[in-house]
Amino acid sequence: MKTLNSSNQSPKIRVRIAPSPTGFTHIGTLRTALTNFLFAKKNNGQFIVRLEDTDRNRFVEKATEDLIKSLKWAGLEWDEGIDLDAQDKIVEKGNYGHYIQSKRLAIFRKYVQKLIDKGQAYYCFCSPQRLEKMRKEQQKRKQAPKYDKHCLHLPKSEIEERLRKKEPYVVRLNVPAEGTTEFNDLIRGKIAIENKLVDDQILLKSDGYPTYHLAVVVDDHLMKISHILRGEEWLSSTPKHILIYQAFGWKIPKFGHLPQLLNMNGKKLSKRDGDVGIRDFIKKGYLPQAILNHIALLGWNPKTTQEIFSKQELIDQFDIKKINKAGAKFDYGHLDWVGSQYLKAISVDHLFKVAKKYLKEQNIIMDETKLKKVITIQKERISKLSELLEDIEYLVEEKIDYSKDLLKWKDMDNQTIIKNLEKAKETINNIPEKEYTIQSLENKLLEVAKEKKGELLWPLRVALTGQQKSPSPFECAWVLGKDKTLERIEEAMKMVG
RNA sequence: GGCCCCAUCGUCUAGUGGUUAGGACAUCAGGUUUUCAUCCUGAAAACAGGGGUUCAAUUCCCCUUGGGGCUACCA
Repeated sequence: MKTLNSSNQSPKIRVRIAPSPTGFTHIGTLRTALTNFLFAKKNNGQFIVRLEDTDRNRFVEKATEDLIKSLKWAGLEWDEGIDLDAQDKIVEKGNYGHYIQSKRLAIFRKYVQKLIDKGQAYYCFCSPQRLEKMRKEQQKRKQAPKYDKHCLHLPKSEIEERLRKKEPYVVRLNVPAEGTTEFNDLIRGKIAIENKLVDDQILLKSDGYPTYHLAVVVDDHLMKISHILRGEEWLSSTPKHILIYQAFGWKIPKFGHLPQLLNMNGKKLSKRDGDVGIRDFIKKGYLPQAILNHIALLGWNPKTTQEIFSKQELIDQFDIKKINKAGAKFDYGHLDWVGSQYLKAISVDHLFKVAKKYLKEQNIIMDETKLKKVITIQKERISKLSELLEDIEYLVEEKIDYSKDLLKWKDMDNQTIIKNLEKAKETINNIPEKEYTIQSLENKLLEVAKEKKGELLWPLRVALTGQQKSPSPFECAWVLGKDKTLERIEEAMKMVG
């Protein structure tokens, strides 16, 4: 049985990200993933996650797990590719596998052979020393360093002899000396590079692994990738890739090169700039949606004044034509603002669940009732979960320590301080346990304070917190609970008296 | 060095052949508040430079400058 495609159906949109497992997942990788995800969702296409693990020297064992967990944390679902099972073992899903390039070595060899047979690629036995010397001389002559096609002209018999003797070799693409390779970038428009400037790049390394250039083309073709949305750093190697497509006689996908993420100095965002790993952002306790929101706006803009977007809004409003060309600096201050907007908007119950998980991961143990109360007052004041318990130790710890001078509001005398603390104590004591809420504390205390709010509320707040700055005394009294609140007021009175 | 890409407030950006060049973050000032944060109001802040094209260029073209990327048996 055969299923026929209806003829007017446009080819399925398929995009992918193809990271290399060389370290912890970078925020730039997430941004590329987000763009591909949005493009796929918007166009009813498929999003694939493939692993480009062809560099054995830089391979990092844990990187793949980190990648998958990062994407999942961010809420970017994908249709095919690598995944993790319940035991965190790497598995694959989809009909175009393997999605791990090191498991596809035989495929790459087969296609390299095709190119050799067609005369589009050739064996090269040159030593690294010869190559280095050659490049140095070319640079001295101010030429673009590139392979001189020395081995292209080796007689067939010599090649066979050297292969038989198991001499190390690589396979290079035979790039035409004439002509220009052009393509129409989805974001940048027409890009053209003269072929004479393109190196006879290596397709197959001497260790039998393909280079990125070969693997990416073969896999994108075999996996029917329709659009390649990747970082700007690939722009100048795109002609190489197109030349490979042409050597095979394959259909060339559409390319779009995203602007880079930069640090505040305009350089490529790197570890030295602070937190650039997804795990760093997770550890700081940013909500995933806040991160997505922030990076979505780096190099893309809906052309409206909207600043906060749900994932669905991002999908609905995404338009590749609205992606900018210039690199975008990653501003942590803006991220924090976005983060605070999300925390304000989220419900206490929802945040409670998130925070519970977060604190557990940070090995922080806290009473759940208290945590819920802390969340209630802190969610309006913070931008990320790491700030949840910052500067409010006095609400959690048993004892507080402060100088009694702090209890004094403006030029109050000791007697008035004691009198007002007594008033506050009485008022709070008269609130029944079940009515002990922020609102009723505020109502009752303000009623008692009358005009001179500061004289009642400042000493009370200091009595409860021992701090110059803190949330309101109503909130603090509520979090502390009635008993603890009364106890701290009494202690303050003792200090003054 | 060669090649490629890019260029509006400090940052992310909107914008148009004729605009008081708009918004947001950050900054500063005022207000609200017991304090801090929030919130409200306001201020300061940009078309890199030089040539063209045009009645008119921030906008179109060229050059310069500046920035970034690539130039590996790394991706």
